[in-house]
Amino acid sequence: MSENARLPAGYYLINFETMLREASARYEDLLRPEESQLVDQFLALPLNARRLYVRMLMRKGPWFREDGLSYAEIEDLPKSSEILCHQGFCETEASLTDMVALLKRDEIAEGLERCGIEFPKALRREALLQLWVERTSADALTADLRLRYHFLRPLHEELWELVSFMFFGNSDQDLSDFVLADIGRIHYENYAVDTSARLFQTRHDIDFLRSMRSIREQFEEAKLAGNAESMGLLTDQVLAMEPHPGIRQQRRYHRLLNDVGREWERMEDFGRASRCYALSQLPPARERLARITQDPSRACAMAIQMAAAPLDPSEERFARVFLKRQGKREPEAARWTQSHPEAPPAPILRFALPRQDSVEMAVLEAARELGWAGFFAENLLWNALFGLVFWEELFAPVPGAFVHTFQNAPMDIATPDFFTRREIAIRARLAMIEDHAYLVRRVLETANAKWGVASAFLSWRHLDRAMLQAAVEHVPSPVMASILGTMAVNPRAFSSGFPDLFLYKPGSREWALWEVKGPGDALRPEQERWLRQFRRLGCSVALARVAWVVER
DNA sequence: ACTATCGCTCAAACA
DNA sequence: TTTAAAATGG
DNA sequence: TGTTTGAGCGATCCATTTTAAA
Ligand SMILES: [Mn+2]
Ligand SMILES: [Mn+2]
Repeated sequence: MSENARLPAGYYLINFETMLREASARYEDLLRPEESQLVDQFLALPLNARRLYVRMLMRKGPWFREDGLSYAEIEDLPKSSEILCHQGFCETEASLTDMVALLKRDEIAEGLERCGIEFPKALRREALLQLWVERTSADALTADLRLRYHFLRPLHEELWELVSFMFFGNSDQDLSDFVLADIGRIHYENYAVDTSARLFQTRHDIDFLRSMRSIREQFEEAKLAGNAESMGLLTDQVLAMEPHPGIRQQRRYHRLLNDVGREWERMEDFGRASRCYALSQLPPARERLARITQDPSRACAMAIQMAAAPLDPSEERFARVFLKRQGKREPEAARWTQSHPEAPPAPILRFALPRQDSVEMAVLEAARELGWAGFFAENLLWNALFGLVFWEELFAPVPGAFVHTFQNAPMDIATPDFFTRREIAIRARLAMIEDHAYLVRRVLETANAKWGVASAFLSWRHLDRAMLQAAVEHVPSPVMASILGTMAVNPRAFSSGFPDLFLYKPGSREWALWEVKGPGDALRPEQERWLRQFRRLGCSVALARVAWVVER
């Protein structure tokens, strides 16, 4: 579809009802009777009432003033508003707080004048409002505002959130995705949608995820209010939860445990923090647990265990640094450090450069003076190569992988299933790119054919064809196969930490990867991880350390 | 997966 | 009147 | 002095309208 395509009148209602229809068809049995009934009742409302209702749902709200709602395609808005209220889809009795929140600064000033209250002209909205509330009785103010304006608020918003969650499979996308696709802002791949697959088998699958979100919000609220008691109750609730077998549910749960634990750690309640971390199987739970453990020899034992089977590069890094530090006092730690010597991940190149906005661009310029050509590549380049080489595998019609038309990756992209369910195809593709001519063709042709099509691995806006071409021509096939093969096992986890600069010598096979570090910056564990892998593969890698010099 | 993430910067603690 | 942030809507 | 650690920041579709604050 082309940019600036005209949308049909009431497009938002069409989209809303499409979402409603598809979600309730797929998950009919997961809706409660009263929810299904509300859906039917909504669909039976007159067109203008449905339009007005959805217009409000799309806006921030939750309260509106009827005089602030005006749409060319909705005739007789007051009548629609009345129908909505009468049918139980809207309420009108706003609290004083909700009402005054909808008053503009000048309207508050007018109100003060009406009440004969003197005020300095330059007072800000907040101050004016405070003055009005202080000098008027709440009852009088409420009565005055009710008389002067009609307030309106759509009800049952939670139901539509549930429906949207069912439709998209997440709470991050919403109806604006329909619009972005229709006007051509985003082009989604034309994959086959699986109409029978279900992301959720039971209502509990959904409610568990929704409760994770709700508890997180409540905890955050209690934290901001400084309400330690409420935080404690929520924590007990989280700790007592029955584990859910779903992979996604577990990840959300462990994530919540980590964040809650971290907050107790900040508040120096290490007992509560430990209980949270002990239940979590997601980094950095083990690291936090080792850090707050009082007994140093137990902490070292934990670190040694972590080093033996790290869940991610941060665990590996932590264990090494921690054991090295404990080595003075703990003989076990000293023994481990001695038997696990580490080579530096990359040779260091030192630069003294005049200060610039971007330290990476400064080094890129310095490299150009040394005869290099190159790009600020970082994750962008390698993710793009991954997304292009495996384009067909990523969008392959694996059962359940695609459940609606607004996806930039299969649903299982962040799970171990992604690799296992496509292993044969992925291995076949890796074998094919061992042929360097095929690799070059594959990447450049796919880029041309798919330029602009939404993929989680491609930032077309920032991608540079010249960079792709240079990379694909200089990186040897076995290196490419090793890197992309590693990424394929867990594309999300391995999508970051790539070196800043991709460099090459024009007209030669020579190429290099440099990670740039300004003063005070240090290698992050994932960055070290990739540097070591590239180095193991025989690539030229370097750590470019920059010191700023005063230019004179 | 934009109450999420990644990478940079800064400052304090640490060795 | 100007500027910037927030909200809106295609 | 250099390194480690934790916290904080920016940047996301984008053109136009509304609102607040000078
Ligand atoms: Mn970087
Ligand atoms: Mn860097």
